[in-house]
Amino acid sequence: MNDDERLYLDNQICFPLYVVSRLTIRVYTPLLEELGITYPQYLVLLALWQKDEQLVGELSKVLYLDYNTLTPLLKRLEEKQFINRSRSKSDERSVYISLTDTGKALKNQAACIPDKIIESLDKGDMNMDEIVAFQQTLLKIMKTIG
Amino acid sequence: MNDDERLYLDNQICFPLYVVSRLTIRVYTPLLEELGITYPQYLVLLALWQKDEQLVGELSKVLYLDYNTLTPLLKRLEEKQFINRSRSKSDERSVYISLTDTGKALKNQAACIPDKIIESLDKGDMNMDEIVAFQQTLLKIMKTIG
DNA sequence: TACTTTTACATCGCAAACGATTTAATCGTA
DNA sequence: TACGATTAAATCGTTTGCGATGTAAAAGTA
Repeated sequence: MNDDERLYLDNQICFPLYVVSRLTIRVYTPLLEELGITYPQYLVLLALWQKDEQLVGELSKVLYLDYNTLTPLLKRLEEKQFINRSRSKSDERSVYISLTDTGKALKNQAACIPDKIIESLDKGDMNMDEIVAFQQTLLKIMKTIG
Repeated sequence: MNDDERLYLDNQICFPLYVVSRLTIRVYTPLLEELGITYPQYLVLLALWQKDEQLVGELSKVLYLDYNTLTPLLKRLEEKQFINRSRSKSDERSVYISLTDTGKALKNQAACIPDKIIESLDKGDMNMDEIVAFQQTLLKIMKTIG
């Protein structure tokens, strides 16, 4: 590959990564719309369904999102009555995020989403080995640069 | 995997995809800052360095970005004197995007970026086979849902 | 105890993304 | 030629993402 070809769009890894990430979110969006949430909001709820009562800082680490992104996002989830935000009493700097009953109940509605997503992606000729290898590589990169 | 585990963050493919995409952009950002551009602006320039004189609609297809994202982004690149925008005379609806001399010159400064990125990612134990397989899968998904 | 430093979170501003709608030019077709 | 449909691009409003900065509480330290 010469210097010119190295700058071709298709020869970047970052570019298809960026596109596929956005396209995947577009697959989720109509399903999440029925639940009244956005994709990043869904990720926060996934984290909370897995482990309720987390500090903003814990969510920040798990989701690789900074406070300046999380704080307004969490306020929106609070407005929609899916979560509660409350200052810790032992450390007034900390804020605990916990699910409301509505937020907990939403989990049942979300349970069908993974299947629907797999259906959408299943049209391509991806086999299970390829999917697993792909996910492994993603996790490896996450650990390398995360 | 039971219903509960299916909703774990780590068992989603979308999640590491979303994180890795953002983390990768963070690796590019300081390098692009030296050129005075953002990551999506860099992608537009990559497309133009590969083929100058493209319609907004062509860029839209190549980059998988809609007009509502591209139009303001292109205006910013125009303000920075990297591109020109001009209405087609044969079809007054169309807008041609072309590189200025400054925009063309920027390509030389950008030539070193791919190497620097590979350096940054090279810390992980990724071999060439894995990288190629990863990229192949990305392109396959792009074609499936794109 | 008085001080500096660190930590946890919030605020501000800008640049994407993108759904929904609008505008103006061109095309199809009767 | 008239006129409805299509097309290319732009505009508007909301939500992210993130760098830079601010703020208040807690921890460290002299």
